[in-house]
Amino acid sequence: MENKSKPKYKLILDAAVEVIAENGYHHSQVSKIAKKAGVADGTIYLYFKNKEDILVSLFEEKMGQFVSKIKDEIEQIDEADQKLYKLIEMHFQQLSEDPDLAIVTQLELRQSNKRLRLKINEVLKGYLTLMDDILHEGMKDGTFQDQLNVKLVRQVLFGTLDEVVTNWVMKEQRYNLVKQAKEVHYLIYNGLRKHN
Amino acid sequence: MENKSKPKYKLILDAAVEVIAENGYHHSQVSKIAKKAGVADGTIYLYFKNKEDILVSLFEEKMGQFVSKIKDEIEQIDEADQKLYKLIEMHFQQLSEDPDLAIVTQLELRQSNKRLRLKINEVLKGYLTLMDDILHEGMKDGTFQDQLNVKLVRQVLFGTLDEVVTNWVMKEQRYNLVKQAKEVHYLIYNGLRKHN
Amino acid sequence: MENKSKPKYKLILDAAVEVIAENGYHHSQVSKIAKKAGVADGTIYLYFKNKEDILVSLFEEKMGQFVSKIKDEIEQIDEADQKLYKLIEMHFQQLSEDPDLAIVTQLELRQSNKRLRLKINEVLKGYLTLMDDILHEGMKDGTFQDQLNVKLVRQVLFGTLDEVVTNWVMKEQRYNLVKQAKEVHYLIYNGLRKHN
Amino acid sequence: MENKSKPKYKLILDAAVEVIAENGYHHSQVSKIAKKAGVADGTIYLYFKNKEDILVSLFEEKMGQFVSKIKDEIEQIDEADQKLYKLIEMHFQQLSEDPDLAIVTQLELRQSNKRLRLKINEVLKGYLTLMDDILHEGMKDGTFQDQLNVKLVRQVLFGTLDEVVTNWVMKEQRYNLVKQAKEVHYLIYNGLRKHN
DNA sequence: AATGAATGAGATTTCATTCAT
DNA sequence: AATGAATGAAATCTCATTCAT
Repeated sequence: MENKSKPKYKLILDAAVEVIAENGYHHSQVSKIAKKAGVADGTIYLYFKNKEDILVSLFEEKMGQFVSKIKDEIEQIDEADQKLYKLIEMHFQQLSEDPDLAIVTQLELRQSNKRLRLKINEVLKGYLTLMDDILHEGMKDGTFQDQLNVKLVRQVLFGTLDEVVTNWVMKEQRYNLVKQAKEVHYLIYNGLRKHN
Repeated sequence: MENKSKPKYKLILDAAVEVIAENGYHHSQVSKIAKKAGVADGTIYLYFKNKEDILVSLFEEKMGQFVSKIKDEIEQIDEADQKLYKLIEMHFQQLSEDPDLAIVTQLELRQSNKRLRLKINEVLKGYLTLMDDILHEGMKDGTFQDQLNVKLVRQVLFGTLDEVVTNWVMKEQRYNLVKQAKEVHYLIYNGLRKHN
Repeated sequence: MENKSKPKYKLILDAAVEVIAENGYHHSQVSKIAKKAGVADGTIYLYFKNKEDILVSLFEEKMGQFVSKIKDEIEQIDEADQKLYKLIEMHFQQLSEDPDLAIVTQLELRQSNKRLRLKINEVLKGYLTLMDDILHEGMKDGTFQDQLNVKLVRQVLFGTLDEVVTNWVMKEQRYNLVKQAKEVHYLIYNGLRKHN
Repeated sequence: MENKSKPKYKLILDAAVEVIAENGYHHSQVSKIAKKAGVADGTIYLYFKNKEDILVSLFEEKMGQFVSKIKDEIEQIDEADQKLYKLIEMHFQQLSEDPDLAIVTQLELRQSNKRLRLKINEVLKGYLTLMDDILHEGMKDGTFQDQLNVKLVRQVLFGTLDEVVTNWVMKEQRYNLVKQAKEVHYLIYNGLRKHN
């Protein structure tokens, strides 16, 4: 379970994801996380202010990577439409590849209190901005209609992705999520593109 | 606070919505709900099996009315596209009209544990079926493309509505939600209709 | 241990005195007090806001009785000097009669934090006022010198009583405390009376 | 903060007085003392057996100086009565001059547990013996009554001094403590001297 | 049907002390 | 001699639920 080479900070965060995915948010005691990470309970508090801080850090860390990976891929693409597709695909792909993280983000972290959820929203802003950028770009270059309500479209996009992933998690990840990217993209894109 | 004419069952459910909207899910103790309803703590357990049962019943009751009102309106409409519009509009309208309920369904009840959320999903099935019906009808009569993945489209639709309402609640209901129905319908409908 | 006739409030306070005297302030967990009182841990919190509140209430209750008993006796005495003697004697007597309470007030409660000690001082004010009254009376009627610094004399008197009782408690109450009343009174009285 | 010329032992004790006076007994963690002394936490344990040992040593060191200074002055005085006065005055004076130490001895160290307080009493014995000596001397040479209960008188004296200083500390040292020496001496002396 | 006093399980966090370097 | 990262034991309080009246 323990990994001598990793710094304790990482060890604890990884353990937290595992423990929360396995036991659910409300049955994930600090002592369980510590045990899984192979450290003493008190050690947790050398790296995190309190239990909530573990969760916020977890989300910041994982979501930061999540978004920056998508960003990296998208930068190499020219067309807004293709960027949109890539975003959808990678959103599904990354969560597919880390089922524990999917459970934590889609189900367990939502059970947290309002303050924690506000912090989580803060972290999500970077992702939403990325969506906005793609939309603006597509509006500018004529790929999308030029009078889109960006804020609203972003809600459509994010709401769709979130619901699709949540359904997949609730169905215990029994089907291939990534394969749905094409269809989802088609539906969204048709909503945005110009029509004759 | 108390209402002599109402049966205690209703009194307790209404009190629950108020208390949860006001104090948040995690600070809504059974004793608080009892007090607001004007009954003793123990009385709650004559009408509900346990605390979770209050929440499920609350959701069943309110969501049942929510869906049946939409159903009633939609039955009087012929075109699938117009039905879709009506559904979106009424979804927004009903939650606009009951801000406490909006807070409870969009924010507070999500903090509940997995088992409760599964039961809530059970209640939602009636609503999702209604969406399915509209989609099938539109596919049949040629309003929508005839090879839609209904399950997926329903996720797009529900995910979108849910996210748009949640955003409105999180922004403290400061703008007119119903006015967004038209734009949301336009985006979704464009995604579904036939294109030449 | 339990006493069905007594109200729970009293039961808990009495248990607290016993438990603290026996185990010391820092080893007197709420659960120990509850057990000794014959109630559940949670019941404590129906009668007291928190653990500190038990201690403050304990002191208020016991000290209130302590002072009012002394007051009652003193009211029936005419001479300031005899009042002083009675106060000293009863101070010693009452603590002699309740050795557990003596341990708690002289040793254990002093280990509490500053805030609790301030509240304790608040309760003590009634006692100090009683001392002041005796002094003023004696100054007026010529029993004592008429230019005493009352505030200071009160400190001499209280400091003396407190130290004498503490010594007795620390010596494990092995000698007769009440018998020292006469000598203590003699020393103090000589300090206060007029000299030719 | 650190003082290169002082041995670490002294550095740590001085830091302890400062930290306790500033933060109170219960918020004076070993790590805080170490930081203020400019040493590592572990270093503390090269000089002291444990936390309690810091406090006992602190008291021994400071109280040792306290008593020996009083002894030195008193030795140069002939009359028991004047010795008594000097003791009172210097008791007040020394604590006046070191407000941090006054806070620590009068308020903070009292919050310690019974065992530590027994050790503190051990240290105090030297002071009490000094008082006894003065009393015996005065009884012998006719300054004081010759049938005093020395043990008891010593409690009156110490209890008085202690209470007067504590009051001054609790009143945040806002008045001149040393000026009260004369009055206190007068009250005590009158209690002890022969009367015709 | 209604009451409400009583129950008791369960978890976060602190901090004195150690010991490998 | 000195460091400081790591340890792990230990206790308050909440609140859903019961049951005697």
